[in-house]
Amino acid sequence: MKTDPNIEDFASSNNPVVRKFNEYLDSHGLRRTTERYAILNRIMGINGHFTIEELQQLIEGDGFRVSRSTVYNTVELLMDARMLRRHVFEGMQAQYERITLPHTHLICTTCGKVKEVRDTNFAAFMNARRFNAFNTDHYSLYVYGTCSTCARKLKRTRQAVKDKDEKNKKR
Amino acid sequence: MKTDPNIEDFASSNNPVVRKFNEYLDSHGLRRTTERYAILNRIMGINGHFTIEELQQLIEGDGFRVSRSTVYNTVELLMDARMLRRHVFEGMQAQYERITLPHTHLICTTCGKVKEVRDTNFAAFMNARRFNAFNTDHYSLYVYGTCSTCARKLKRTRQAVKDKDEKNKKR
DNA sequence: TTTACTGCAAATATTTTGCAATATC
DNA sequence: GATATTGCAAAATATTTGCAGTAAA
Repeated sequence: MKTDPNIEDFASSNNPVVRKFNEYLDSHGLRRTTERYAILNRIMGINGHFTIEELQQLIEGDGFRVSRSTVYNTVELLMDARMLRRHVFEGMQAQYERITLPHTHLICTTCGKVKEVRDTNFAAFMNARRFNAFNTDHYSLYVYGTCSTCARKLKRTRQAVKDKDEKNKKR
Repeated sequence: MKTDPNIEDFASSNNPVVRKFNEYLDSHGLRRTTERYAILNRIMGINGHFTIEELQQLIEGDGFRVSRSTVYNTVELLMDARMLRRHVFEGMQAQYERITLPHTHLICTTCGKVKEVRDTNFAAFMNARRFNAFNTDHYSLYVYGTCSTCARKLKRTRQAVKDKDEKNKKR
């Protein structure tokens, strides 16, 4: 085993996420490797979305070296264990996030930032919703638009163009 | 120009989709090439989702040869013109579809088939919905689950396993 | 005639895979 | 000790790009 006291502590902790992962590994005859816990441990510290690249860099920033293949492999397991979800928003590379309570994703098409918002009305609507000849497992709502920061910047740019036009007209 | 009477007819037709595309091309100083109309023409004949690969094969099935780069390029233009949308459903490759009325996507996680359903209640909900510090442009709702065909198959498989277990027990 | 577009081949980006070394059970 | 897992490098996949020839305006 690659030794790392922090990760060993995490792996043997009573953290419900660790327990869930253990159950998944055990029930599938998979092994409890240090790499898997190091990755899970890092993911637990991330709020929001991350790419594979970012995840690996964070892990290595912790001073733990894992190969790209292992990151992919573990992320795959976590998805299978229903602990992680993969999202591909329009025009962006795949991003992952821990599965928590259902929420809506607001994606700014200008800066690419993704914000999660809870929407109890929508959740209630979906809970009640039944589709013909289809058994729902889970769902994702992606809302694309412009965040307030980008809206402000765009407004400023437009104003600047307008000002310039005005100036040119006067000449 | 690569000549093709069918495509020339289509390009000079009064089809609203053609007109919309023409407007987009003209307003962006882009050229009206036969390839672009051949691709648009083929897309018009597709109901539902398609991949780049499938699209190119359909076009070539029509006896019109286009390069992969041109397919990508034109699809990009059509997305920019808000005539086409790109979707990446969990675990599948990118698929495209014409922009029509808003609808929900039901994705079978077993066979991968995607079905569109109109949902006026949901559409009304989204029309009324405003998000804090966010200006909505458009949205996508992806619902994952099992279609009835796959549900039936799975049920049969489970029954077969059960029968086999029963049989083994009797020995 | 000017320059945008196409097609090709090469480059990139992302993810997957084969395999030898290694760690888990 | 048996075998699942890791890490590496190579392969596969999907998409983008540079460039020379071609076509649209």
